[in-house]
Amino acid sequence: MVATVPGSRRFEPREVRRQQLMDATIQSIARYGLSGTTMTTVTGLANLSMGIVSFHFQNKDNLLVETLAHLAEEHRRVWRAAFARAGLSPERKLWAFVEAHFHPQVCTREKLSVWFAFFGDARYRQLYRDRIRDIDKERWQEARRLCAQIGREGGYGQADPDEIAKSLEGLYDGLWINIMMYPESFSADAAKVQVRRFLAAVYPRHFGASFDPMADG
Amino acid sequence: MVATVPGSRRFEPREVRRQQLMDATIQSIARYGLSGTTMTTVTGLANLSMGIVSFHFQNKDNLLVETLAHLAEEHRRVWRAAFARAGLSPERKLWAFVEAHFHPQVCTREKLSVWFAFFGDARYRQLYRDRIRDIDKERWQEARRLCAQIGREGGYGQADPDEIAKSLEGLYDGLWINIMMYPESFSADAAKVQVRRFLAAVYPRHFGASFDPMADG
Amino acid sequence: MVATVPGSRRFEPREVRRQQLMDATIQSIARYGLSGTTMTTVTGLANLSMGIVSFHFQNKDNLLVETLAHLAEEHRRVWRAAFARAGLSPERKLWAFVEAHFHPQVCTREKLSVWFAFFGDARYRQLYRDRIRDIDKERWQEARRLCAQIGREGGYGQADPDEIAKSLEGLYDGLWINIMMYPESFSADAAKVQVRRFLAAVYPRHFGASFDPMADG
Amino acid sequence: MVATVPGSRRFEPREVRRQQLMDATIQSIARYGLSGTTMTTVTGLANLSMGIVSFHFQNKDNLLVETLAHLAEEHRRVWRAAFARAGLSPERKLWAFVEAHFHPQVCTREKLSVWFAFFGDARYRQLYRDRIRDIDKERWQEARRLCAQIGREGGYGQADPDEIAKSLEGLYDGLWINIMMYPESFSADAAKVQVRRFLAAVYPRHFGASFDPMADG
DNA sequence: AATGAATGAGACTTCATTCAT
DNA sequence: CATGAATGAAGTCTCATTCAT
Repeated sequence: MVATVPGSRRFEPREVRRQQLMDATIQSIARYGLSGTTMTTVTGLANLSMGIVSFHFQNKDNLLVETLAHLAEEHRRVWRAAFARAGLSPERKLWAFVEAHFHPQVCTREKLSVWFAFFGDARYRQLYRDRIRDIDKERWQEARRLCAQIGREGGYGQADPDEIAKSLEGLYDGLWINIMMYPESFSADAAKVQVRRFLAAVYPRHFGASFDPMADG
Repeated sequence: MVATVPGSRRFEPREVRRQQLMDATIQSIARYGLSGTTMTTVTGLANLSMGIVSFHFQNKDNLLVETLAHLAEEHRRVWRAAFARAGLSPERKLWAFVEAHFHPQVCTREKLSVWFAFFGDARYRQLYRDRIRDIDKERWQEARRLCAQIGREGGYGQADPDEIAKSLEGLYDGLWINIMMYPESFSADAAKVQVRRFLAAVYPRHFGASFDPMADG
Repeated sequence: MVATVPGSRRFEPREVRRQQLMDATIQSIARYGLSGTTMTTVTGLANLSMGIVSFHFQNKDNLLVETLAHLAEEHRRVWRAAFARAGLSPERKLWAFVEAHFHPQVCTREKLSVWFAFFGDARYRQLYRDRIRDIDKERWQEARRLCAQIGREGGYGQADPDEIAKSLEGLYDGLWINIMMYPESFSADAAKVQVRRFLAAVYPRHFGASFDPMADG
Repeated sequence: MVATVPGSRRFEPREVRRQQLMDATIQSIARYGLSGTTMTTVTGLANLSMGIVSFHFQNKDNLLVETLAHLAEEHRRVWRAAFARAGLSPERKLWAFVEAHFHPQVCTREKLSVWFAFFGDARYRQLYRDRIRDIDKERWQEARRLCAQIGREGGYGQADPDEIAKSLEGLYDGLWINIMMYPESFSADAAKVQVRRFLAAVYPRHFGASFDPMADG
């Protein structure tokens, strides 16, 4: 009956199906919210049957958490890819985090909706923490290390690297919220400019006028 | 059955009952999330019967929206109270916004949970916008006006007041998220320090070392 | 607050209040159906408070049954009043039943709605039977007696008086349904004509051309 | 829990399940009335789970309306089947309506209860009209046409065919009510005799002594 | 590997009844 | 007499999960 619908071939490899379902989950959360996301909305958007979720994800909560984990891993892949370039200076690495946060693959309204759906609901917040802890921790420690290094190198004595790193995390989230809620007024590129301004304020000799955010390495 | 429980007297003025129910709603959202908040959790926390919600709020969605609106109004009351002091300079007024955001009456984990519950769910986000639009707009326009005034007075030519105001809104939200999610690492007072640092960076002559955030007017 | 609303004086004699409530019940059933009739619709239409029903009718079912019984008694009053005129012929008495069924005080859409509300619901049907049995029985026996008398007098040998009486009851109900459901196509006066035609067919010498339905005695 | 009860096999074709639920609905309305008919009584009588109604009928109101529509279609099937016999005279066709109304498949107490449940409740009356209008109209126009034809052929000048058709509809309903409410006193066969008597009165040359109601065509 | 009919717990909501005032 | 806030049982409906096919 639906055999000819594109992407709905009767049998697909495990990973293809999982990805289809996670994509549909992201769409559903973005459109209907977590509270309006049901097995029916997800499988409907994926053009698949209800039962298949149990098969690939056991249950709904797991589908949701795995979808978020997928986004977290995607985010990590993006900044790790930038880090991989040999001989990167600490400020370039720090900037790689900023780029990752507002990278077009990561920073779409739909995907931001998923992040904030989890942040916003106490029950899912716990699931998020349990599943994403390591990825978050890794990024956080790396960021703190970079701030400490820049602080030492640049002689920014008064700036506590921990505080700077915290401010940055707060700034990312706040800008994400603005982009998600008012996409007509806030863009990812403008967000990067704002982070740049913040960094220029605290680390003027690294992120001042001489810093070229578009430089490739 | 629970007729003898203190605080459950048969008749209470309309506003008292509404407040009881909204308080219980805040608690419930903070503990169980929006998805885990049911009529049962709310009325259970309020020690009242299920039916009373329909009586005072018509239905669940309305209870939730009115609870959020109540918080928004509380927030507005706080900064308006600060504004009311005669002869306030623009930087003091701008700082009043910061104080309002991190005021102990406003910035509790429980109340932040409610804000982000609405931000995080696409369905409720719409309800939020419809109900809170005016309050949000008022604050936003005021903030923009103050930034423009400070910018003019201080001769900060390059700083677009709109951009600054946007950054501030993003910063508030980001810091709120940190406080809500990691209360052991982030405090309201530390958040104010971070906003202060940001303001000092963009408006050094107004929020630099000579600005005393503790000053009363 | 509502003290000046007409008919809502704080204290009214028992019977006035009962009547107000029964009138409101009739209106409510006619507008919203038995399934849509609640204590709130009734007391709302009566401009009275919820609690007053318990006071005057104990509970909802009783209010409904008493309202119907009131209509049944009204109906009986109408035909008994006609019967009271001395020296009435049997065909005039039989016609008095017809007149009572389609009398403007009895045969309104609203009141018919109440009758059929009870007929139409198995649960209320039982309540109806228990409460109205005697009134129904009295009318039925009287009608049968009159048919038998007319049959004897007129020498309508082949017409079983019981069958005729049954047909009449069926005809009344059927015409009532038509009037209730399609008031634009069916009128009480037309209904009387139809009953007349039926009677003329079975008792031509009593209800034929010489019978004047408008005659007063 | 009831998995082994006969007739409750896990999967049944769509139409079988729908029919089971409609049959149970008829039973429930007949026993408990519309006001006493709940999802629980219906699914209990059908030995099925509550949720299945939403699945096959979306919601309760739709289940009720579809059940009534089913009866209306059944009724139509019966008289249409009679009409299908070639070369039927108009009086035979008119009689086919009578037969259909009191056909054992159509005229059972349970099914009559459903009809009057809808007639009796203002809210459901509207649903009835919206859904059954076409079927009702078709029968009504056919009946009027037949009366006109018989009237012309038989030279019954004074008998308005519209009025006769209306009387018939009223008579059907009235007799149905009697059968439904007092089944011990009123039978379908006796009802047909009464309609016959009425038709003989208005169309003596067609439905007089020479008309054989049992004749097959 | 995939389907989707069926289940049933639990959510929201309605509403008859009670009772302090 | 009368009010109407409050209760809580019972109703409808939703939806995650199961399982025969």
